[in-house]
Order: sequence, then structure tokens, then C-alpha cells
Amino acid sequence: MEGFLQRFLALYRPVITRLNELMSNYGITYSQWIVIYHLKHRGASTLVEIAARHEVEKPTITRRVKKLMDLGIVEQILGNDKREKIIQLTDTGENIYHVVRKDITELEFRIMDNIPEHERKVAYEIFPKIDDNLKKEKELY
Amino acid sequence: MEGFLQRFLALYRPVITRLNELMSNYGITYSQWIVIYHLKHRGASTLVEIAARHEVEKPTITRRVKKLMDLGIVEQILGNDKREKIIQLTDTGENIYHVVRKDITELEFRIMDNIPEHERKVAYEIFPKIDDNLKKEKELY
DNA sequence: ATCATTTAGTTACCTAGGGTAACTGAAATG
DNA sequence: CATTTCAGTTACCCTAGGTAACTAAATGAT
Repeated sequence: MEGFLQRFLALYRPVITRLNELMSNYGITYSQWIVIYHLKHRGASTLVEIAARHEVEKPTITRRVKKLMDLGIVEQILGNDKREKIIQLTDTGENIYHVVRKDITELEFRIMDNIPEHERKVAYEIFPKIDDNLKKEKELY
Repeated sequence: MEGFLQRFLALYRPVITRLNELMSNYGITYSQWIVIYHLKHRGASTLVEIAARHEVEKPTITRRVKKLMDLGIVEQILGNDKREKIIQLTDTGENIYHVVRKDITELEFRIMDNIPEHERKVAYEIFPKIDDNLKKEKELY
């Protein structure tokens, strides 16, 4: 079987475009949503924690968080270490989380409608395996 | 089951980064590779044909093709309709196709090594279904 | 035949998104 | 107390793609 990656990659743009379309109703993009999701599920975090968790560089998170603070979705709280910027969701942020989460879940249901549960599960579990394999092959230089 | 799209999207960056790393040995990127692959499998084509096939806008293909012509991977051939730009792979392009194809196939094998064939197949067949479903939901405005 | 319309391609401009390097200020190390 | 490490930001770079406006060529319709 060949062309797995090709098919995988071809699906990216339609999916991300649809999600960003959905998110644009709330003034955010999918990449910012990742931060919202993180804060909801992991609680208040520093930018470095968020960056590490999602394997992106610090400036990427600085930018996403700046936008979310401008939108009043996220706010800074003070900690002991004054180097750190600890952020959490505002009430607005919590509300947005819930509506967007609902929208995404519904979209997910609609576009997986005709796919049997066990097949979804197989694919769902393949993704992290591929990710692991990529990481392992990177370790070998 | 929830978070399918999340997992799907999270895998995109590692994969595309690895592929672009691989392609950079030949001076191309994955998005340009798509054009090379198209020409190899569909033969000489116009830019509009390529754009339509991959569901991107014309300027996107103009840019990819410009780069590939600069690299001597692709060349223009003349047709009757002087509006059209018909392009095909050069000999260099053919050679690059073969080596890159080999590299991709090998990478694909390595990162799917521990995934049973039937599981790969399930995932492989899910992708176009999701794509179809997205298109159908777009038709409903 | 000619004029309007459609089509192929290009250009200019804008956007999202992310990486790297260099920096600041604060904490930790020793 | 000096050096090093760490968190975050800034400036600059890149890829990638979309939209709108345009040119030139081909179609179509009168």
C-alpha cells in the first residue's frame, strides 16, 4: 500500500479550512484554539509549558497568547517566578471553550457519520504511532 | 470517541516537516512535489488542470511551476491554444521523481513499520470519506 | 465580421503560521 | 557576587495559499 502520506496530507487543507471557518465566528483560529483547549484541560500554564506540550517554539506561543489576551479570552495571573507568564482562561474564554467545543464535536460527528466506530478507532490510534515512529527516526540523526 | 480531528491535525506538522527535510536534498518542497507527481502520473498538463485536480487556486500552481521551471525540473511544451501553458517533466525531472519517490516510500515504510497492514488500509480509506463528507456539507451552504 | 464573454495565466497584495537569532530581565548556581 | 540558565519578547525570515485585478487568447452570438 502506497500513498498513505499523500492521502493524509491532502486531507489537511480541507479540514483546517473548515475548522478555521467555524472558529472565525468567534474571532479565533484553530492554532489559537489549541491554547484555549490546553488551558481548559491542564489549567493555568506558563507559555513554556504550552510550547513544550505542543512541540512548537516559544515565539509561536507568545503570538497566539497575545492575540487571545487582546480578545479577552485569556488573562495573566501572578506567580512567584517573575520570569514566567502564567495564563488562564477568562470567563469569556470559558464560554468560548464550550461553544467551540460543541461546534467541533458536531462537525466531527457529521464528517465521520458514515464511518464505523471501530474504523475510526483504528485510525485514531494510528496517528500517535506514526508520530512516535517519526520521533524515533529523528533520534537516529 | 472524541478528538479525532485534533490527533489528525497534530500529526500534520511533524509529517510535513519530515517530508520537506527529505525533499530539501533535491531543492524542492512537498507542495512542489505534488506537481511533479501529477505530471508523472497524468502526463503533460495545463496549469488549470493541475489546479483543478488538487483543488487549489491558479496562482498557487503558477508559483509552484515557476520554481520547478527555474530548477529545470519542468518544461513548457507548445499546444494549439496559446492561452494555455502545457508543462511536462524534463529528464532531470524524471530522475528527481524516481529518487524522491523512493525516499518517500522508504520513509513511509519506516514510520508505518509497526502498524498492521489492515489497520493502514482502514485509515487509508477513511481519508477520502472524510473529504467527501466535508464537500457534501459545503454543498448545503 | 465584430463585439461581448469566457478562459488561462500572471501579478500584486494580503493572510496564517511558524522558525531562528538576538535580546532583556529574573532566577539559580556555585 | 559573578556566571549561567531560563522565560519571554522582538525582529526578521520562510512557506504556503487565497483574492482581486489584470492581459491575452479563444469562443460565441448577433
